[in-house]
Amino acid sequence: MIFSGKKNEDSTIVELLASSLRKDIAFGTLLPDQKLKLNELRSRYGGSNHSMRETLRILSSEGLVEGAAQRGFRVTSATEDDLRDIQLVRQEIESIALSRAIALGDVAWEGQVVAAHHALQKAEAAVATTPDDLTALEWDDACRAFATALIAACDSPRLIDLQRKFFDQSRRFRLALLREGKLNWAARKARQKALLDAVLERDETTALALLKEEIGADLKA
Amino acid sequence: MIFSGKKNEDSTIVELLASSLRKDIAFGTLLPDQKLKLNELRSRYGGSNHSMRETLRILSSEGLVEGAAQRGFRVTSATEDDLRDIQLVRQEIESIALSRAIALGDVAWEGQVVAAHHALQKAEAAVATTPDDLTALEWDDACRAFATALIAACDSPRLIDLQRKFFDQSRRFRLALLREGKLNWAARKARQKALLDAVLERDETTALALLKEEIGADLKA
DNA sequence: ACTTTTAAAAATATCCAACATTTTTGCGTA
DNA sequence: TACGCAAAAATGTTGGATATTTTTAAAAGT
Repeated sequence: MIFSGKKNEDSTIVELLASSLRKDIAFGTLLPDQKLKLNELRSRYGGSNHSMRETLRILSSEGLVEGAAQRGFRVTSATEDDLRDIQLVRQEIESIALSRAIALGDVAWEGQVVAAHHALQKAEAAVATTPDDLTALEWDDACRAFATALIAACDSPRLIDLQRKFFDQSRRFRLALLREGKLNWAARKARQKALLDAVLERDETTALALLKEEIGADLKA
Repeated sequence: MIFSGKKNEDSTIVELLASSLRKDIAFGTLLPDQKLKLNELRSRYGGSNHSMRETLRILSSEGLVEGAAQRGFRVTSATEDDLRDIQLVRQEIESIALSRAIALGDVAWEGQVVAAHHALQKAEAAVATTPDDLTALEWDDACRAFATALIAACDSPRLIDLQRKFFDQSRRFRLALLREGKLNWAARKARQKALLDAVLERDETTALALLKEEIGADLKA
């Protein structure tokens, strides 16, 4: 495979801008509640007035920024309440989706899950030793890929979409924990393995409990 | 109250355009899967190409239209699968939110619910006899207001936001049922009353069952 | 006839520059 | 200190222009 890894499909300027802004919000370069003035953003990221506005509309739909009429945009706040809310929604959404996936998934799905788990283990090991930004991003992507694989068989495009959106909203918090060294790698490894096993055994009760714990631990330290 | 009723806060052109398009999608003037060409839209609704693009981005974030890079936008499809998916997500989201509201809500919340139920009864009676477009919209708004009131005390801004989005996505289907005269007004009235009573008595089990039924009936006929 | 190629047309995506309107800011005054 | 007002800044909107991409229709070859 020549073009392995993540597909960098930023075919339009707006998508490119959105990726850049997403990354900077995730890493805290753009701080919570920070006002996002169009001209500042343009001189920093490029793009025309309208491209930037469109970009902000997209990020707004993802919950990363918030806009008010005539008052521009700002980075979505990241208080403890926000964290709790995001965590709650993630737990509920992913629980529903995982239940359905466990009920509906076939062998191909199991394969996906195993593969994603394997990749995640590698990524966790990598970031535990060398926690630079690039590795962190790859690690976060692996987390998402695992979570996505778990629910891939839920047979609901909208649940999958919601999972993606709220995972992205939780990214800031997760990367902050990583930066502060508050992640327990051993516990994570054990939990992820247990979750994988429960899923493969179609043990819904155990799987859901572990999933909720995983999401909680992801965000609360 | 001087400014009673619905607040027509379309302070910007884009919001105005979005409202118009939303309405036409809801009533089927813009059909599912229909290609939305910018110039056609502009000559029909006005606005510059940028305003219209932004409008479409907004509707896209609401799930009413879908956009693909370099390929423009189209009205989100409305197949039976879409209906099932929307229905599923609504049932899950609103169930979670209602559980929480029943656990957390205070007397003020109960008041809201009672008021919304009362308004809904009126609106149902009105639309049952004179089903013109305006009455239909007011009826649909009353439905939404009731559903919103039910979960208002759930203490999760994101759940509330999701409820609104998916309710709006289901609007097309609900208005279609109304147009086709497939709504059972007597059954609806009884169910809504039962739901109200269960909520006021904090009977979670009954309330959740009725809520799911209400959502299902809303969409399936 | 039927696919494939190629050319033309249409539509999307982008930018620039200007202007109207609204919000914010800073300052002077009561 | 609080208030109001004018200046400055920022947002929202428009029109026109252009590059790129997709869609279409026609032409060509098998």
